[in-house]
Amino acid sequence: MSDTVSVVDVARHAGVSLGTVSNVLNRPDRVAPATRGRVLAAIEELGFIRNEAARQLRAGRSRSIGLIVLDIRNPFFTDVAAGVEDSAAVAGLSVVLCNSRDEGGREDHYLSLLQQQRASGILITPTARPKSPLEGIRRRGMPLVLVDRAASRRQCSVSVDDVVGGGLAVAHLVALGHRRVSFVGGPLSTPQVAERLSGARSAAATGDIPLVLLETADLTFSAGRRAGEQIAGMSPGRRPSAVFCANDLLALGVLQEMTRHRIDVPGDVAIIGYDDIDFAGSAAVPLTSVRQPRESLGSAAADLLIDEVVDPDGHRHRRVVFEPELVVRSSTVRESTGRSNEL
Amino acid sequence: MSDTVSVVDVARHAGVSLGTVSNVLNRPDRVAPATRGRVLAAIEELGFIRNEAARQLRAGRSRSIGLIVLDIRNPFFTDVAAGVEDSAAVAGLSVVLCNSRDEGGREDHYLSLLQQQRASGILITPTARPKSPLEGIRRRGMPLVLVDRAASRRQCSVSVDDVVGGGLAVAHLVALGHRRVSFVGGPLSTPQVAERLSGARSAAATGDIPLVLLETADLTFSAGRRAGEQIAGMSPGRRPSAVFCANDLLALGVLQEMTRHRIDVPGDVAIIGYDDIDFAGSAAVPLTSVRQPRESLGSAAADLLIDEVVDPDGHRHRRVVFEPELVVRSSTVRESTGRSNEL
DNA sequence: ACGATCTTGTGAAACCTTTCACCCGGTTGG
DNA sequence: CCAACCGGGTGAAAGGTTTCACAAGATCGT
Repeated sequence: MSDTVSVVDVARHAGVSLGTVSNVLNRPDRVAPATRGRVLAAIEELGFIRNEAARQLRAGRSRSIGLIVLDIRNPFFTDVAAGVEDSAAVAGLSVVLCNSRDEGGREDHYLSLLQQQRASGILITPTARPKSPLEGIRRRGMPLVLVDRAASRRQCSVSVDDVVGGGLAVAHLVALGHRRVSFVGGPLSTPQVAERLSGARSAAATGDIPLVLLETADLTFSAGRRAGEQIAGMSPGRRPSAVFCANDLLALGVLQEMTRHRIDVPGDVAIIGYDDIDFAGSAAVPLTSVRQPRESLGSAAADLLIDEVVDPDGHRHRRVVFEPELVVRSSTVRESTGRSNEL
Repeated sequence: MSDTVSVVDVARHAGVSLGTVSNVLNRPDRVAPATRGRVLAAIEELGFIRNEAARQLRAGRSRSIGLIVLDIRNPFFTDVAAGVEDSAAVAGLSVVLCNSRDEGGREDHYLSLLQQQRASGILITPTARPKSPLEGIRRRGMPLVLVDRAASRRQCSVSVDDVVGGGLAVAHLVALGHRRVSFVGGPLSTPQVAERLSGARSAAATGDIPLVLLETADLTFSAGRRAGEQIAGMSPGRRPSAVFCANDLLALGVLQEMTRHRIDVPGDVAIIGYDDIDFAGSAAVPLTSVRQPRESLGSAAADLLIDEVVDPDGHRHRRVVFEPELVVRSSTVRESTGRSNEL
């Protein structure tokens, strides 16, 4: 195996100095066409492959950015990741996708890994915890952008206004005449959940109806099913007539339990989700949901990060806040059957 | 900014040689406890962070493996990825997740990227194309394992027997008395699809019924909805009484169109999917599906790869083939309502 | 015709870690 | 008492790329 062929080998083979090879690679215009051709030919013949590690070592930083998400199995985050990747690709950066599973320990691990790799920057939806290591990382000069979470002060962030989103959902239910509405979601320590709840509470107050809280352990299917089971177990008189879930995974879980118990959706119980993942519109009872611009979220975050990476001094921190949008489907209003909102 | 603190700085600060610092990091037992303490303290005080690039350069390879999947938004692949990550973590390797989107160009790009990064190895579900670059990469000595695709000869692979899976699905439908069965999936150039179809055909032949092929452009929701629309448009007499879809995404798409057109599932049309992603069991009409051991697929593949990485010479190539399993739910058999298969 | 300017190309230095041969003082076995 | 050994530590070399000051010719302006 001619395992390790380096620029030196290429240079020798092409009869030039190694500096010239590097120039061919990095500033082709500064090399005479004839020479360039010979070098390129040598590269081809020898099967030379640039050593990224050496480049990084020299450059002092890698050409990749980290993206740490809370749950890679939630389609919301894969969509965000897709947006991030699009923007990163334009800037010639690759994305290292990390799944913290909402565990501080794993988050720390990946954070440390990314620092060791001298990532150009980090995008993160952080887990909720008292003292975050993020502040320290920023102070060391690592560009950092918060995703799906508004930053407090001198920090970039891209988020969607969850208070407004929660308000939209419950206002919709109020407008439909619901008087017994439940909020399903948790844990409340998660800012996104807390804010959606807060928006929901305001809307409920405005509509002069109570809002019953049904807290869950996390934002997964299973949690939704457990909540759904609880709801199904209530007597029809006490049962909420509408449920607002903190995300679509929960909502789909609740929906399934309703169906299983032959509780009509939206007749007996209306359901609203949050995120508007693809599966929401495609559920057999298409789910009304609060849409977040998932991909834009990702690409906007990446753009902000890249801006700081490219020009750390000229960079001004910004907080981008998107507006959520209510997408009404059959799980709250009978007869979105005629046609669907999208293909 | 004390931006770049290296082992040399640590050594000076602790009053030892740089070799000793390295020993503390890599073979702590060879350093006297007192010295070790001082070095550790220096590391702490200076905020030293190992430079992964330099380590890689020295080692000649990186401590990460690449995983190239066809569609990161298909939960099947995120589950596989989760399995890969578990196994990789045990071996102290990190995973670089790449999404080829089933495009040769993107696949090439990531392949080249991983080679530049001197990845320890590559896991890939390749796109179907005449001359794959994979052979060349293997020849250069890069450990490579095929995922969800059986290898031809001297190559490791982990797959699930798709012919058997296709057979299971259609045999189930035949046993239920269906005589008009359609296969929805495509493109047929994709081996997984072709094999599932082949298994389905055998089972249909055994049951002495025809199998109508409805080819799709890809394996997404949208494709499923388009297929569903076609099916819904047929006169009840000509309409298939059962549909076997090449994956769950398609099946969910078909299911949605059936619901939209008020075609009863499974009464008028039974539907069977493939993969058994979480969303299958949790659809409002829970989907009968052919389960693939998604995470095991990933971790088995990673284990095989790691085996080759750790001991390239002692390594024997293996082809692991899992057996798929039929999971019956309400989309083919009324009354899986009483209780669900899993929480 | 001669200095100035351009165009090409050169090769050493720097980036940071790990490894390895080697050193030193002390202990042990014969 | 000497050789062998041992624990603990040293520092140079290697690994591949990029950059940068510099050199050698060629070209140009006057």
